[in-house]
Amino acid sequence: VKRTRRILIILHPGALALDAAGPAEVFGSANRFGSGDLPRYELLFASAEGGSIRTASNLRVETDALSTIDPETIDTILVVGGIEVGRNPLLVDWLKQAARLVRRTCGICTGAFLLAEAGLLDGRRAVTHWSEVERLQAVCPSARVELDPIYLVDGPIWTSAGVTAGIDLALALVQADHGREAALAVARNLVVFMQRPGGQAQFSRVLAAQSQSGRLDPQGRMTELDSWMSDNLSGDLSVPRLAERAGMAERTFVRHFIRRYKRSPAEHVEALRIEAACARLADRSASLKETAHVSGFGNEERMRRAFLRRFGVSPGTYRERFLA
DNA sequence: CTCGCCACCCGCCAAC
DNA sequence: TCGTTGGCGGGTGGCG
Repeated sequence: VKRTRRILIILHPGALALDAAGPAEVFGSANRFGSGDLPRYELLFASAEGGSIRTASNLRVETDALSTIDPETIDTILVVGGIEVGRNPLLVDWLKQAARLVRRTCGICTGAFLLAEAGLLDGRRAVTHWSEVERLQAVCPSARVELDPIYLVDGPIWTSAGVTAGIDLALALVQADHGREAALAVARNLVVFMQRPGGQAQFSRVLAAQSQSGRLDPQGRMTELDSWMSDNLSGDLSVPRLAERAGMAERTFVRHFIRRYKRSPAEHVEALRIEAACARLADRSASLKETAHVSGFGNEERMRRAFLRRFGVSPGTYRERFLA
């Protein structure tokens, strides 16, 4: 058993510093909270050519050249993302070889594109930043690029959705290594929730509303739907009602909806309601019945079934375990 | 837990 | 001809 697990964080010019810093803090924190008999994490930072890497925010990070890294000594590779992930053959070639030798290879946010270029996502399920999902799917047709999860594990390949989702992914890595208790301790220390309640919608909703101009959906009648649904969670969000509001026939509405949200209206509405319920459950004084009502489930039983479907645990159990 | 009912949603197809 | 619309029917799954 190795005394330390070496985590290699790979950066590139224009990378997002938070993609690297978030997970790095998680592992650092895990070292402080982990029990003595478990291997500690050792963090390495590398880039294709080494030296000082200027991130998108101009924060500079000192890195080693990949050529000086022996993959055999690495436990987990994290490839960070950036606003635009340019071509980087040196990095991709190294990654292609190294991924076979390490235990886990992870893509944070748009770092997934570099994994895709190295062929690591072929035939696998993956996530990336919500705005890049379609492009990743186009770049790597054999992958199953998903929209909903914050992070996703498929064999040795881990991917995370948003930028801050890299923290969630790192927490999941810590949980896999050190167990749930350790991961929870780290999460509490970092003041983030162990498991984020909803899908990606919670991060992207505001930005999505801004970026969705009338181009994507005809007449832009879908544009206001987002905030309207959030504001009317306890109201009637049935397909007929939504279609009426959007001014389309049901059949047409459902088609547009799915093209935009990558999931059906009922699925999306339920995700929004679960998200709202989770936020409310974090408040210990909120009763289950009241939570079910305000988040739009109508009654406790319906909310319970929705939680069981999604998380495999009841709302009460979910609150105890994840929102303590 | 079961079961009948119905909302949902997706393939199909005709009509712009 | 191609893309979009929207009505219809039926299988599926959630709800009471």
